[in-house]
Amino acid sequence: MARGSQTRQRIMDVAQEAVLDKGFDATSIDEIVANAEITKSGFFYHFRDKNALARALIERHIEIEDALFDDLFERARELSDDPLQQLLIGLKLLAELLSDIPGGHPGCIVATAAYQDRLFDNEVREANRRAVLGWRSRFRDMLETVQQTYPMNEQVSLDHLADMFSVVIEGGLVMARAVNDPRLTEQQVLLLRSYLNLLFSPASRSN
Amino acid sequence: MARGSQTRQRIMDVAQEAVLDKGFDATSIDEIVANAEITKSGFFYHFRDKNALARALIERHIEIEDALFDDLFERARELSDDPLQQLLIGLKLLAELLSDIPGGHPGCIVATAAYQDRLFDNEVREANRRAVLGWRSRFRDMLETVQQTYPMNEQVSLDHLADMFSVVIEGGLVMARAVNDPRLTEQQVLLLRSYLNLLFSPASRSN
DNA sequence: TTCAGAACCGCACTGGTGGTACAGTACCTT
DNA sequence: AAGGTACTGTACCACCAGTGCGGTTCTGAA
Repeated sequence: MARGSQTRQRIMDVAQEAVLDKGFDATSIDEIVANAEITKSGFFYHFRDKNALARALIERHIEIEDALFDDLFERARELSDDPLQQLLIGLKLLAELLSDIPGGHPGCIVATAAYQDRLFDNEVREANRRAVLGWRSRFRDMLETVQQTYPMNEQVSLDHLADMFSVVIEGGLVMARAVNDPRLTEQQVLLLRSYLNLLFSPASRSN
Repeated sequence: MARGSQTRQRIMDVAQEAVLDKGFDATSIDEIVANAEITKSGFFYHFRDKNALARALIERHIEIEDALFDDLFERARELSDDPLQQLLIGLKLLAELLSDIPGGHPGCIVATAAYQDRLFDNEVREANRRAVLGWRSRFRDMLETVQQTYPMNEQVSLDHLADMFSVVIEGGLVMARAVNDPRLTEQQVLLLRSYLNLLFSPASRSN
């Protein structure tokens, strides 16, 4: 890796840690600069302003999260051939992953961005929007496959249902913070799993 | 109303509008002061610092929201004697209410507070926590009543299920912001309704 | 070996913002 | 008339995002 992008990477690492810990606006550039062992001029050489940093962080975060989901449902596919079981196993794996994070939930940058709308520029909000829509189509695809084998017990929109994955994860992270209970998100993901099970399972059965 | 608390109220009104529109930290005291037609000294007479304002806003918001929930489920009780139907009707009314808000979602102060942890002091976070726990016990009570008549089709924790109300609402508001679709929250509340229906209904039926 | 350009450093400065300090004043009640 | 409540006015401080710009170091291609 070139010298330049190494520094850029280091700035982002330092920034991400601080942002997840205490929020974007509570993280000063001076602080990032100090921890990344660089000067303010150096920072502004790599990022036009704080918005550019936010955008870079969000985009990187999305890539990592996408790769994580890919991995997770790939493993689920290895464990079962049934599309519904794949989905249920994937959610179980996700719940485990959320509980395994040491020191609790790191929080989600997407939510941070969404709730500080005016603090960010259009590009940041667009990156955020793209990420969320990406998740929607990802989960929608999986749900469609499930539906082909298992008719729904109650008619609901697949798009809305796909959004529910994000809603439960994001909402779970927010609430986990609010009550200071890192396990809350995991529990909520399992409830979503329970819903999907009831929605698609032919007979009412517990597992 | 005394002259003092009138001014205090006006400050909070002006602040709330700005905060819901663009976030807490993006709202400057100078701006509030200008719109409330008061001086900076006047502001700091009523609020020790910006944290005190945040706390007051959250506490007032919680009261309003609690009253709103009381009202909503009171109406639901008038419409049906069956505890499950009361819950389902209440959620339907909530969804309608969320879609009726002109100009889309106002956003939720609780989430804002949760995601800017370090920006606020302990008192603010405590107020936030109390609010969320209040909702938990509110919905938990309702779910317990339902469970006495309708055994669950799948065993899940009532506490977690109670939290899911808040999770779906908060998560819905976050996602609605992220994709700029005000109807998203409403749709998600209806999905929660669908889940509860499947979870408690004796036979699988649509309604 | 040279040399252009990328990747920084150093430093001074601006404007906005949260917050303090404190003296003075209008108003209202007793 | 007195005293508290509810402010106003002014001056000030520290911190932070961001700008400007000249200077320096490193690196790879010619």
